[in-house]
Amino acid sequence: MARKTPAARNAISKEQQALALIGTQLRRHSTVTDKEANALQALSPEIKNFSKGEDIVRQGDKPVSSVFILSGMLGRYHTTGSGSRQYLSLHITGDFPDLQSLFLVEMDHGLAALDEVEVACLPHKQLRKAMLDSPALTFAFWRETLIDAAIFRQAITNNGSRSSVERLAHLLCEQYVRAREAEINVGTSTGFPLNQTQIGQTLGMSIVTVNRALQQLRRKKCIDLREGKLFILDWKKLQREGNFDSAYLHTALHAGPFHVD
Amino acid sequence: MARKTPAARNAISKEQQALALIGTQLRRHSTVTDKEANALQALSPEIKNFSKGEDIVRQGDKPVSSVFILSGMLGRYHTTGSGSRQYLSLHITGDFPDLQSLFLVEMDHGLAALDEVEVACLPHKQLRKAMLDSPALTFAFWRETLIDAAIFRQAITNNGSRSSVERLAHLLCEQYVRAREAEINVGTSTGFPLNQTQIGQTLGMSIVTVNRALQQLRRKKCIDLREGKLFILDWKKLQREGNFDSAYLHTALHAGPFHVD
DNA sequence: CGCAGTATTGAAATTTCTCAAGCCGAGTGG
DNA sequence: CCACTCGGCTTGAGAAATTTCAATACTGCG
Repeated sequence: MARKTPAARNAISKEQQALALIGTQLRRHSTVTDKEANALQALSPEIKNFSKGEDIVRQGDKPVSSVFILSGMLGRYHTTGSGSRQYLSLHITGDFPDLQSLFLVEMDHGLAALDEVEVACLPHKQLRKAMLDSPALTFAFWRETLIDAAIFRQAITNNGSRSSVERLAHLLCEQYVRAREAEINVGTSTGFPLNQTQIGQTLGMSIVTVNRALQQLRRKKCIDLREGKLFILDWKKLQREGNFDSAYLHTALHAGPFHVD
Repeated sequence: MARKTPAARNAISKEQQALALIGTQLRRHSTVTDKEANALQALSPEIKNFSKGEDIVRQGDKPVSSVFILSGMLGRYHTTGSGSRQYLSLHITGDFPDLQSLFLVEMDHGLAALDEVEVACLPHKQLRKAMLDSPALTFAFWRETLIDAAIFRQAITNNGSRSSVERLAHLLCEQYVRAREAEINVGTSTGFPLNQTQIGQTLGMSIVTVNRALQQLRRKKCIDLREGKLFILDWKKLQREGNFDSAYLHTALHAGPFHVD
């Protein structure tokens, strides 16, 4: 081969890229000074790849590291008594989908790749060390988990008190806003690799109902969904259909970045 | 009256009691050394009472303090586009139902008293100061919000993929286990002040469905619910009915207390 | 006593689920 | 090149769960 040890060279550069991306992500809402940046630089993440459908962590596991998503989509899920799956949240580039395992030793849910995924694994030990060095970093990570919780809350309301079309529209709104925030959207489209069965497992609806709800949104020219991509055709109408108000995402658009005193 | 200035005397003692209770609560799962205890002692909580139905905080508010529950029950809720209410979580003695407002400036949900309630208000400024003094305290508070999130996740699954009877049984299981953990149960019963309408707003079910689900659980001699109290008649059967596994509550029963390195 | 809030019951209307079948495009092997 | 399979999408129709509407009790309280 012409190139020598491309794997090793890429690995190093990818780790640095990962740390930089973490900084960028935290900076969206929190103060990241030189001190915090240095604390981050002390981390030695391990880059891992997972293919569609693979589990990153399983319910009952006791992980010793948390992942940060570099690309692709991950989903947290419960497995119910009857063996069916309920997705709890969908995660994209820039998310920390299992940061809670830092303090909740045993996983109460699983984490699966919904697409080809690249993550940076951050050892808990290093994360704790970094956070002890920098309270601002602690607060920034904490805040990540709090936004997570706000998204969970919205999912409760979505599954609990909205009709099938509203639910679907709301989910798609959320995905698009989050993709924009993470700057992985392509114009008015973004990647959305779930099939209709998985959408149903996210929204607590049967595949048939998902299909019919999708058709309504398509017929109304709100969205299109094909080839693993979500296309927003009429954002305002879609928001109305889903009763969507992005305040709960606590993005910079709604409140200026948070600063520690 | 025989007693002089009982309000003033009680206020002081209640504040101390509140701080002691916070310590007890955190000790259930985290290390609270003298250092943390001292950091807590530096707080000057304000005791407040709310009566049934009152709002403690409203969606859109920007609170400058967080509450700690001394007695009674609080509920977090969303108000949907159509004006109806969706309860997100129920909180009891020893909970911090709006700790997230420390870092998420604007409330994305409301907090209402579901009963006569006594809370200790903890100013954010003081909390931040205490946490800067003690990383272990920070981690303990963080962990509180993470368990919150685990409960939210379970509610997603509950609202998304369980039948009406399962949902109700699961909710009651959760309430009872949490009451036991907080040591506010009375034998196999605990306070549960929600009426059937409110249970419906928690589980995303109509009041009629709640009523019928309740009757099933009563007929099966799993529980009784009257006078604002929940009576557990057959715990194992109730757990089975609700597919309930308490692992997600991350109580000491499931994993030893968490200790910072 | 009468009121207000809550619980209960019946029955029709509606939504959603389940079951079943057919379609379509991509990939495979003969 | 074509038949075949597989996964995913779509459609129809009956079954089931849940909601809605409406009426009736019950209970504590002024």
